[in-house]
Amino acid sequence: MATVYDVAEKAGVSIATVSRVFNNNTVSQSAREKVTAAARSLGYTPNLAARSLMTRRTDTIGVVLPDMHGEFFSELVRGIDAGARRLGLHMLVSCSHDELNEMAAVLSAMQGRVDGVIIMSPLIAIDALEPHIPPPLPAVIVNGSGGRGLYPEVNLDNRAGARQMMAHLLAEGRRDICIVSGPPDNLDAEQRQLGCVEAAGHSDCRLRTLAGAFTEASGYAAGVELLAHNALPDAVFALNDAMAIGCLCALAERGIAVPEQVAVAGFDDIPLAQYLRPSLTTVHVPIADLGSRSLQRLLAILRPGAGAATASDVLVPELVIRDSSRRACAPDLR
Amino acid sequence: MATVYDVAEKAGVSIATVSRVFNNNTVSQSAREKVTAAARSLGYTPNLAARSLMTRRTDTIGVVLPDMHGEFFSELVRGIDAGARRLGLHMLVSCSHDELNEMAAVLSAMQGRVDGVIIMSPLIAIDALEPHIPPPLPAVIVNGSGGRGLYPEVNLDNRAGARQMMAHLLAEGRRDICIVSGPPDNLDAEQRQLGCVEAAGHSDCRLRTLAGAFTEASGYAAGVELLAHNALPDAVFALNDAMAIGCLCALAERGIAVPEQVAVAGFDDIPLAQYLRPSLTTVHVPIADLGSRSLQRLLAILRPGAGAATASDVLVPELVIRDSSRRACAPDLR
DNA sequence: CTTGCAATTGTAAGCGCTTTCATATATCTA
DNA sequence: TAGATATATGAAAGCGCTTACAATTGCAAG
Repeated sequence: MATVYDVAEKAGVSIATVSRVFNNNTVSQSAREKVTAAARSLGYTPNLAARSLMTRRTDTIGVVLPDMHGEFFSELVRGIDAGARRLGLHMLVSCSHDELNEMAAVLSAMQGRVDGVIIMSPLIAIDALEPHIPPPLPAVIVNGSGGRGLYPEVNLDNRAGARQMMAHLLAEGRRDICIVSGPPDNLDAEQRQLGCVEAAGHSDCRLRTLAGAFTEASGYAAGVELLAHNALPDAVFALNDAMAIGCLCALAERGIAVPEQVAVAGFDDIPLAQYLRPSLTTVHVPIADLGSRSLQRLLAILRPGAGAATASDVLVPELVIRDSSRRACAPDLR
Repeated sequence: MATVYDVAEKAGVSIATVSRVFNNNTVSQSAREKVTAAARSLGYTPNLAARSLMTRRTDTIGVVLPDMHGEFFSELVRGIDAGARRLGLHMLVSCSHDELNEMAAVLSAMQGRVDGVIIMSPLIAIDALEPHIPPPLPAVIVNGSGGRGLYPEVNLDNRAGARQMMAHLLAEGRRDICIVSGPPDNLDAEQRQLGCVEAAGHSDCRLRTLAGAFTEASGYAAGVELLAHNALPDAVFALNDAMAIGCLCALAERGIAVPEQVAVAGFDDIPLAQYLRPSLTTVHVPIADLGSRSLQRLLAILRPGAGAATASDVLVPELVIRDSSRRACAPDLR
């Protein structure tokens, strides 16, 4: 590989000038041209390790995810990537399987490879995690909660979303509602459930809960369970779309009419939701926004002053009413 | 940040010894303990930029994706990540929007940040891409084709998958088959289509094609189009699952019975496919395997000798027959 | 009590780059 | 034209690390 020395020699200038050309510093037009030509002919690319060593910047941000399954994470990463590349930043992605040790390992390995990290960890309580974030590493936490305020957080208002959905179901006259919950200790799931309970508290409806795990299979199992006991509710609110889909499948197999006999609702609004039959009523979560917002927050730390201050760090999801919950089921002609 | 000098001083040894401790070189037990203790108390972590500068390794591999939508890419990344972390490698992810300039930019920016790259580019023909891969950068191409053999390729046998599906539809007695194609110039789409044509050539069936774009919306549009012309085929083979879902939706809205009137089949076997009503017949693509296989190939270049030679680089997909294509539609009890 | 060899450790030379500081040249003002 | 100012360049000092090479030590063999 060619170095600044090679380029400098070929261009007949000093290495300082070569460096300046590659850092957009003040250089005469003629020198710039000579250097550019020499660099091209030698196929020179600055060695980024050497550069980082001097500048103490890597122009890379780390993204720590709990997992890599499903559309949620690809959307999140997409949101981050979009912003990052506009700023010339790279993205180092790792997943931690939501395990504390592994997360600590990932974070310490990122130390020195990134300028900052975006951490998502729905399962691990943030206050347990915080001690494992290397102190000098700027971090932003997405969709976690319960931190001690050491790190900025970007959250989704899961509770408000759940409340909205409950209000909708109640408004449709549903009074016997079954929630299919998320995995234990999952913060999103907890918040959503809390929202449900809150909303139900103000009404005269009956609320039951069936255990789920945010997977299609667990939603299917919940649907089967529901049918086995011969006590069908008039609405099922699965706390994410994947489970709602599994549940719809179980109900359809047994010939239960949705929404006539039972309303079904999900949470997330994955792209598919509108293409199901019946189309799925759900809560729209702006996942990519969650990603780009957390990047903004991180940048506000990394480049103080440069960042447009974001108004809020709580994104409010939006109710999307479709056929699976409507009393009068109008055909969706799109 | 603490450096080797600080640790060396505190431990009462030379910096070389500190370095040796962190590189598992020959050091006496007592020295190792002193250094470890000093490092811990100072919170020392080796500066990776400085290390890279010496070793010319980054322990990071780059992943260049065309896009970040949908489950396909998250699965692929998951497959790569799983292998990478086992080997202590990191993953730098970027997406190129399948645009040649952007891909070239991404690749040159990765230069020096990674030890090698895995490139996926279904739209851009590899021979157009190859000149943009910086020569010293080891690369593996996933699911591309048409390269000049400069880089190892890991491919999916899309054609074989499509042929299998066609054979199945023909065996079920379908004779008027409509293909919903993928986006123009997409290599996967082209190969799948080719497989269809090949299979149809050996039979007496009628084959038509409707343009699609690998999205639910385009599948839906194709379904609408089909119904508008009042000439329903007896089978629709959408070249990916997303389109099959859109198409199922359009057919269901108009009250067309699947599979009784029309069989519907997809390609990819996304996790949801089995939870649709009717469950979707499709071609199973081992996406994560594609990722881990390409990582193996890359490692074979990076660490010659260390890699277990993989037998083949063509993965053959597998037909998954479900309700949406069965003549006699048995309930799927799972 | 030497000598030879292996096992440890230290010294010092960079890896390729950015950046401060000093120097040289061009430009402008009075 | 002298002096002041702005502009462009170069010399050289590291950034924190790894690693060849030299130096030291301990110990078994002669």
